[in-house]
Amino acid sequence: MSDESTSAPNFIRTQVREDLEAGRNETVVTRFPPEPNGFLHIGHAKSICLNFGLAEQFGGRCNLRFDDTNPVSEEQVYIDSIREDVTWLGFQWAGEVRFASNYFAQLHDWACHLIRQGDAYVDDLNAEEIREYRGTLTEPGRPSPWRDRSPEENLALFERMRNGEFAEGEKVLRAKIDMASPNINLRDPVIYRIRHASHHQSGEQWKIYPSYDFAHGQSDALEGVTHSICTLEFEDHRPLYDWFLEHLPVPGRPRQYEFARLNLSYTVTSKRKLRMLVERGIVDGWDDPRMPTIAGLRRRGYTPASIRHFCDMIGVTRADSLVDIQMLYHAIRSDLEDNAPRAMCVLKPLKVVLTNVPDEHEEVFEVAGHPARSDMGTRQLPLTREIWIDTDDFMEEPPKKYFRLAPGREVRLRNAYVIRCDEVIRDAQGEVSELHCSVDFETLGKNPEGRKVKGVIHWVSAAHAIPVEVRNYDNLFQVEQPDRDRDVDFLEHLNEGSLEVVHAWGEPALADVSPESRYQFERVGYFCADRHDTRPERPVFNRTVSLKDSWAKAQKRQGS
RNA sequence: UGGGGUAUAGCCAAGUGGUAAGGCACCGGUUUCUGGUACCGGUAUUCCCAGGUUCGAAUCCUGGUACCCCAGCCA
Repeated sequence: MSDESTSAPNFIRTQVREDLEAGRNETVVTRFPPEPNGFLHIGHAKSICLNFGLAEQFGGRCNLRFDDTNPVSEEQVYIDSIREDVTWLGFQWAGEVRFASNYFAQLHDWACHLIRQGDAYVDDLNAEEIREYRGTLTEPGRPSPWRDRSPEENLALFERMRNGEFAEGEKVLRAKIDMASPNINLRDPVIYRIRHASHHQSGEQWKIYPSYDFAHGQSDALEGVTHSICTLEFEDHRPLYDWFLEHLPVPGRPRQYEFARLNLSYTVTSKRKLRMLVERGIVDGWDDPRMPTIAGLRRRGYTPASIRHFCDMIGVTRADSLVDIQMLYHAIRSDLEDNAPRAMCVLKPLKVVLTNVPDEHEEVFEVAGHPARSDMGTRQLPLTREIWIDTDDFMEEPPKKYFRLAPGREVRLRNAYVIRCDEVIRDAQGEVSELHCSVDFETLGKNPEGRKVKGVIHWVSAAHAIPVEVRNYDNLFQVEQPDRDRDVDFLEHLNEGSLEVVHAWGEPALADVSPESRYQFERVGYFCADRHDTRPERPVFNRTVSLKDSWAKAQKRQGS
């Protein structure tokens, strides 16, 4: 990583450091273990940064392991997208990609081991019966009538399960722990179930699949993972995680640590809900720029560094929280402020005729690509008699402190001259259709004599402007916590105005942008050429985030 | 009502017995050919509440309160 890992301390980092210093571990090994049943989102980025970050900081390693124990919900496309997203974020996993399914044979052996020890049994109860026998949060469960089968019988039955002799749901293998445990996860958890399904990695090889609990810790142990980091909802599973490691001849002793998952205001971070948005066509796919997926953020224009910076800012704790989306905006603005070249683009065009510029006049300015970075070079900016300015930069009856254009007032055309508005032209409906202005040719690179012109506006030569499709994105939801209320569907909170497409006029330098290149459209915001839809001469720009606008804020404050 | 967790500013979050870091947001100001950026300054007598221990408590003790997670053959 190129960024200076200032990385604030957090309890997991502290734990790792202590373990290393105390000699409990020689090196740190972590893993990022997604299930390939959806695209990665910003919450996963937090986990990725944590796991890979730890390995990086302490000179250890981090595996990418797909937790693929449930073939019915997983697909190859998700594996591909996840690999791409992790790589794009700037991380490199140790060695080859791993799969829990790589360990199915070993896991099966260990299941047999448990049976032989008398620690697991085949249960004939169906799903509903198992639920009934499990008891409730306040009442203990009861043992299954099949709980005391002999190891021999269990082994034989389990073998037949494996051979596909039973229907799905007919039998399961359960760990024999404690049906009266106050921790429900310890009430004889199901560790193998029958699935007559084809698996994206192992094909038709297996008819039985291990549960998450039976696969995860052992996979960690097999990979030599030292610190197995997951989210808080798995905390109650830790005793089970430990139980398997203690009852099986595993080659390692990983420890599980839990942290709070990320909640971001104005978004949902649940794969289930994100999938719903995709499947119902509410968004354009998993990588729609409004999605909080890594792929969506990428398409929106976020940089890997900005996402890493964001993860750094929010910290890692065990407290539930709701992070203000402004933090994300800040992360990308601060990156692009330094690294995005500047351009001018008029989103809501208003024609201006410069009356003292001759028809055939064409003057080309060479202007900086970035105000503070000479390494970004320069661009050619032509000026002609007719130009486009933004509708918002003109007001017939300006409020006090408005220092853009108004009848009789002056303003500077960015990188060019100061102009004065002499006349307002109207169309048949009485709407302002164009402005007649005159140029003060004494103001190039210097302030006019005897008066100060405070306003600076962006503009584009009408004769040279290139058509640009601009997609202005806003939050997908209009409330801070769309899924806060259990009784109200989160889809009720959709923001109907989350996408506004506008046909803008861009300066000539924008004609041949490459997909995914990012610009600051001066005075407007940061934009990224859409990686799918941008064509030569026909750029399509996604608004990543607007520039801060203290004028708009002040106006709003006054208005309301 | 069982078990497991968490409470520090509007939002994140340091802090681990010695007198409340930092970031975001917000409010002022300076600079500015982006109402952007940068820079300067302001914003918790107080750490969920109530008692207690101590010269001294956000940190220790006791008792409360609020919120989150768990009853998939999902992960």
